[in-house]
Amino acid sequence: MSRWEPHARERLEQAALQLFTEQGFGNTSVPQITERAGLTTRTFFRHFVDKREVLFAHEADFPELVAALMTQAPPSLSPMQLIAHGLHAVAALRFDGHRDILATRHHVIAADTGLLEREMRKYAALAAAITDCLRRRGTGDIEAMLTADIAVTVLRIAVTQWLDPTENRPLTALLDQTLIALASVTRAARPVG
Amino acid sequence: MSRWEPHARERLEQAALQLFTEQGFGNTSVPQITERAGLTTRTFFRHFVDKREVLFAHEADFPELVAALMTQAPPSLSPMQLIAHGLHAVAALRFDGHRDILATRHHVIAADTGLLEREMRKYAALAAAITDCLRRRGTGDIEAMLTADIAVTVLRIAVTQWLDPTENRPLTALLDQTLIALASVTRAARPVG
DNA sequence: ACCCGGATGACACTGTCTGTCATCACCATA
DNA sequence: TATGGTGATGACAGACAGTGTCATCCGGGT
Repeated sequence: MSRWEPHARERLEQAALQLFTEQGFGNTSVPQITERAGLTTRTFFRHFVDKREVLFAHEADFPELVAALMTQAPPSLSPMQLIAHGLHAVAALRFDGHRDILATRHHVIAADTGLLEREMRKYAALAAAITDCLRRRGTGDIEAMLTADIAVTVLRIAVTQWLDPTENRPLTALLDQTLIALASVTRAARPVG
Repeated sequence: MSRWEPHARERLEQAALQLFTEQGFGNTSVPQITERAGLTTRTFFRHFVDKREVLFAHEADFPELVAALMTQAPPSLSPMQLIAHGLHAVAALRFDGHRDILATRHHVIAADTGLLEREMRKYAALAAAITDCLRRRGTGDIEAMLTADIAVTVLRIAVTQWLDPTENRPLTALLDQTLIALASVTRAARPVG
């Protein structure tokens, strides 16, 4: 329920993304963003805890979404089967159809180390949610953490490829390709004898 | 070659870690640190690009170290065998014998989201170095990235356990345990049929 | 005795983020 | 229509992070 001009938050997000692409994240100040959005600096920090967060607001519910998907999956699936299914579900729900905007965003993030750090934190939060769900299904602690981290890594690698301008395959295909590579690489995983 | 009182950098690191443990990272200002070290604020930022970076300076050469270890390893090892060997080597060179200081540092980092972000960036840099070495050995792009990320994840999980006050096993044993869990979890990795 | 280079001090300045209070719009109710 | 409550916004002051710039100091070499 916004007052004055509606959609203050969305206006801030749009203005920020525009300015970041035009002149870079580091060269854009919060006053610049709020001026373009017709708001004040103080209001920006009421909507986003910091300047970086404006680029990640749209995926704030990712962990909850993943938790919901994993909870309603059949309990017979092994951890790796579960995450393979989950990755395809997430791809369909949140990536397919948004390649352009995601590529723009990805480009902005890749150009700033601070934004890369924040992105890693988001991935870590996602891994934590997956770990939690796996534990609730009875998976052991270490196995749950490993599986969750691997799931996030697979997603990250596949999405990065998917956003490459020279890449035309659908995200689903790239996820499968990455999962196959994972299987081949981990075949010889053994402690040092 | 330092002037005035020697070891300015080390004094700053010590003062920072002390203050962070006493009152937390967020409640400690850079002027506080430099006052305890007998230096000025400006000098702090000549030694560390960031307030956060003062906690990570001691491991700045980690990527180079890992690269050196991987380069001199026998070329016959598979990627996963290579990282298993590398993890044990790093454990012996940089972790064994420093559990107390590392636990203190770990505690400080775990209490601040900004420091956690920075730690993730350090892990990402390590993974990038490993990826690079693997590629140079002929490993495919995706396999190299996957293996590198998994190596870092295994290290992180094992170290976190190792720093638990109730844990008494050596890091080597915890690394092996994690690698065994990895083998069991990834046994069923397959794309969705 | 002189000079040179690197490290430090001093100072000003921009930008991020926070605390606080006043103000305004919308809504419910009388 | 009037009135009061609720929540978002504006306005302002301020702490702190981080940077640019110039002066100063130290040690070493000639």
